[in-house]
This record gives sequence, structure tokens and C-alpha cells, in this order.
Amino acid sequence: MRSAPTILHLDMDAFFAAAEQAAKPSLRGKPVVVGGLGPRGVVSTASYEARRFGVHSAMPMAQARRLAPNAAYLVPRFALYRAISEQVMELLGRLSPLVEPLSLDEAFVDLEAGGSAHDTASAREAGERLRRDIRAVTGLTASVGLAGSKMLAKIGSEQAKPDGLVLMEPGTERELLAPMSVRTLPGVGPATGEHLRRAGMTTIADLAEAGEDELVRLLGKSHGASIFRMAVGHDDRPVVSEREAKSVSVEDTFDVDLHDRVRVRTEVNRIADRCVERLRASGHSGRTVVLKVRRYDFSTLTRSETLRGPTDDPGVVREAAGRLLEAVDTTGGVRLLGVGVTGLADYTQEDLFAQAAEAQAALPEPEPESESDPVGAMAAGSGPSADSRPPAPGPESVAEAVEGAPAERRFPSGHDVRHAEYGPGWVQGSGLRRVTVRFEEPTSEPGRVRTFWVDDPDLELSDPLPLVPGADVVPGADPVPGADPVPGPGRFPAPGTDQSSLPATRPKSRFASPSDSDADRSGGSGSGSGRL
DNA sequence: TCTGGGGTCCTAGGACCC
DNA sequence: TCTGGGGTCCTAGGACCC
Repeated sequence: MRSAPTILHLDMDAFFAAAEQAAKPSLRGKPVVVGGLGPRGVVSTASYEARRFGVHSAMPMAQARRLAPNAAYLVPRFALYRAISEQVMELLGRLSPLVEPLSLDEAFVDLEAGGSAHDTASAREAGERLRRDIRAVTGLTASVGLAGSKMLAKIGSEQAKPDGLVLMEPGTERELLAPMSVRTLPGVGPATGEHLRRAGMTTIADLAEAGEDELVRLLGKSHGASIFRMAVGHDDRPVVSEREAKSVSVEDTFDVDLHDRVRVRTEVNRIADRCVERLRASGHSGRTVVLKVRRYDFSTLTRSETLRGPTDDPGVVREAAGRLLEAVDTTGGVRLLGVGVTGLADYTQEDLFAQAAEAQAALPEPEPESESDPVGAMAAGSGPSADSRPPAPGPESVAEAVEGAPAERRFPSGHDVRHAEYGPGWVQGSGLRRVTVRFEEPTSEPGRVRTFWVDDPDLELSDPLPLVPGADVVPGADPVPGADPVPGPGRFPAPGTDQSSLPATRPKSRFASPSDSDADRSGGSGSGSGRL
């Protein structure tokens, strides 16, 4: 709670979908839906054009397709979003050392702590300048809320959407909040909202009037008290830049329910390995292993086991998860499996027993390699399909590959490719061993579509291109002495300078094997298709 | 063609300990 | 010598957020 609106909340507009539209000229102004494309996928982000059809986040993809059959459907490309996010976070870092990222596309900034604003006028100016800079550097629009507290800044950015700025003058918070729905408050979701509605409270004014005791009685001590404080405009939470991770987990929903107990077991092993990979990558070990099982009827249960000490050994985590699985009834089918690790130690430390075991094994003759290779460990237990499992979809989807055939290259819908002759483009759809590519790039005119065999040697997957030419350089920014002007890891790869500066790639030839099409009948499963 | 994946925080009961 | 109290850890589940 402060007397000047110097807490800023930034929220990128329809982030994933907007990033895809910026990367793919033919999708601009069109409905775009990003999310899981499998039979059990849900929507991550819908562009504003798609929202007009009623499509929104968390909606089952099947429902979205019914509502907006002509939208473009794309899988998320986190590498791209991360690269953009780093550019944005870098801009925020120029405003203040106190930046609290909430996700790839959202963050709080304490402008006062950074000396970049001290009153209403300077805060508004900083917010508008930020929006301009984000647009210049990323090509995307963002919304900004400014207020004297986190809660109000966040409500402000929500109201500002899309592409706007809302500043809430301190002192006016209670009257601003009064008429709003209880659901506006962070922490009031469907369940709490329904609970409150049954108690006759629908607006924030109702909450303030009810009083703290009543809300505590209704919602419990912690939740009730915090909701009451928010309802009367009190929120003293500071912006904190460093937050320690508390858990790491990996989960998979299967395209069809698993019934075979052996298969369930091997999937648990696979998922445990992936979880440990991530655990190690984060520089942690953990003490409690959690198994999550969602059954055919969507009922979900978790089982956990706390070890004697933290571990980052894939074998130890596998075995714990396996033991936990023993105690779970899976008859009827398993829809989802997950493995998580909590009780993180912020350093990597070998499990004592594993260490002892290795020491034993090493006695006759030292074998330094034992388990330094999580990928190898992964292959060991996951059978013949350990081959190709690129980032994308559900575990079952490899089944598309023809049996007995050599591992087929996958071209996930929406991903960037480069063709030796036609240059950069993106996968519009694939199936029946064909890939349909639209040849365009962020800075080009909308391009044309061609179809190739998946094994065409001239076609290969490529890294995302920057959305804005020379995007790595922030305009008008004083270079900080000794500092890398580019966000470090995950930055955009250097554009192929020769091609990207040329005008749109214009295919000269009328033919590309095996077929050439302008209409987009890729013959695929329909993924990523639609009239563009 | 119903319902993802990665997280955080809170509650509540039982075990265990002093 | 009626039935203690409080703190901490572990486990399971649920609400919520993006």
C-alpha cells in the first residue's frame, strides 16, 4: 500500500497466439488457437479474433474446433515464447531491480525501488514508455496496470486489455473495487465464488460489508482474512524478485487410457526420468517423491514417499514412484500419470544409499561413468520407442509412425522449417507422410503453401526467427558498461542474414514434390489446417 | 471428441516428541 | 494416575493461477 501508483503489472496480450501471428504473416487478423492438438488437448491461448467465437483458455480443443472450425490450430512453441519473454523481462529490468515474473508473459515491477517513478505522472509515463519499447522490440502489444498495490495493479492491467494502460489513483481503491464481481479478486476462483454466492455475496462491496469474521467463518482463517483485506483495498505484499522453486514435476495425459499394468509401470519410469532430468537441470535434489494418477473417470489421487535424504538419482526416484504405484488401483484405466519431487535442496547432492551402492560397485575396478547420463538411463527402461520423442505431443502420438519403418522425422504443426530452395517457412499440417509448409517469415508478406514428403532431404526443422528485424538490440537504450546487451540464454538465433533481409521468398517453380497446393489440402489429420 | 501441464498455498489428521 | 499441550513432520486432497 503506497501513496503513489508505482507498482506496475505487465501482461502481454493473448501472448502465445500473438507471438504466432507475429511470426506468421498469413495468420494476422485471423482466429488463432494455441494448445494441445491431441484428442484430449485444451486451449492455452486464443487470439482476440478467436475469442469472438467464444473460444477461451482451458477450453477443450474439441469444443474450440466446433466453435471456430476455420481458426488456425497450433501447438505451443515454448522456445519462441521464452525468447520473447526474455526480451520483455530485460526491458522490465531497466525500470527496476525489483521485478517479479509470474509467468512467461506476466510480471510485477516496483518502479519506486528502481527510481523510475515517484508519482502519478512519472508512473504513467514509465508505463507508456514500457509499452512502446515492448512493441518496438518484440512487435507485440502489452497491457499495463499501475497502482499502489499488487492486487490493484493486476486488476488494472486486466481492465486495460488489450493494448492499454490503466492507472488506479491511490485513495480511490475502495470505490473502484466496490461494484466489481468477487471473482475479480485474485484467489477467488469457481469454488470460492460459488461459496460466496450461496452466502449472498456477489460484489466486492458485499465482502467488505460482511466483515472479516464472517469471511473467516465461511472460507477459513487464512483465505477468509486475505480475501477481506483485499476487498477493503488492503494489500501490502512487496514485489519480490527471487523466489525459490519448491517442486519439480512432469505429467502426461494419454491419448487413450492405459489398461496394461506393465505399460503403466514403464510410463511411470519414463516420467520419473524426465522429472529427474528437470530436477538436475535446475540444480536441485529432492526428498519427497510424489506419484499422481488420474483414472478413467477423472478421479485423481496422489501418493507420496519421503526419503531419508534428498536425491537426484533417477533410479531412486523411479523405485519410489514404482513402490507408490503398487498401492494404486488402476483397474478401469489410467488417463494421466505424473511424477513430482518436492522438499528441494538447493544444491545437488547424491543420495547416500546410491552413493554407497556406487562405491560398492566401484570396488573391483573404478567405473567413473555410472549414472552421469540421464538420457542413457532413460533409454534403458523405456523400450524401443525411446528413439524420437521430441518436445511435442502426448506419448501415444508416435504411433502415427509406420510400424517397422525407420524413425520418421516429425514436423509439429506450427514449427519453423527451412527448405533448401524455398527458404524459411512453417509447418501448416502433416500426415500421411507429407508435410505442408507455408513459406513466409515474420518480416515477409503472407506466403504460399507447398507440400513435401516427410523425408525430403531439402526440408529441415529450424529455430524460430526474431519477430522484429534486429530485435536483439533495444532502441534508444544506453548500453550498460560491461553488460551483455542481449538477454543471455535462449536468445534468438542469428537470423540467416542473407535471406531474411530479402523481400518475401517467391517460389519460382510451380512444382514441389510430391504435390503443390495453394488450397491447403495437406491430406493430414487436419491439424493446423483451416482456411488461412 | 470433456476436462493440459506446471506450479503455489492451505487444511486437516495422525505420528511423534518434549 | 479422569482426558495435557504444543510443535513439527508426513501424507492426501483441494483451490487457485497462468
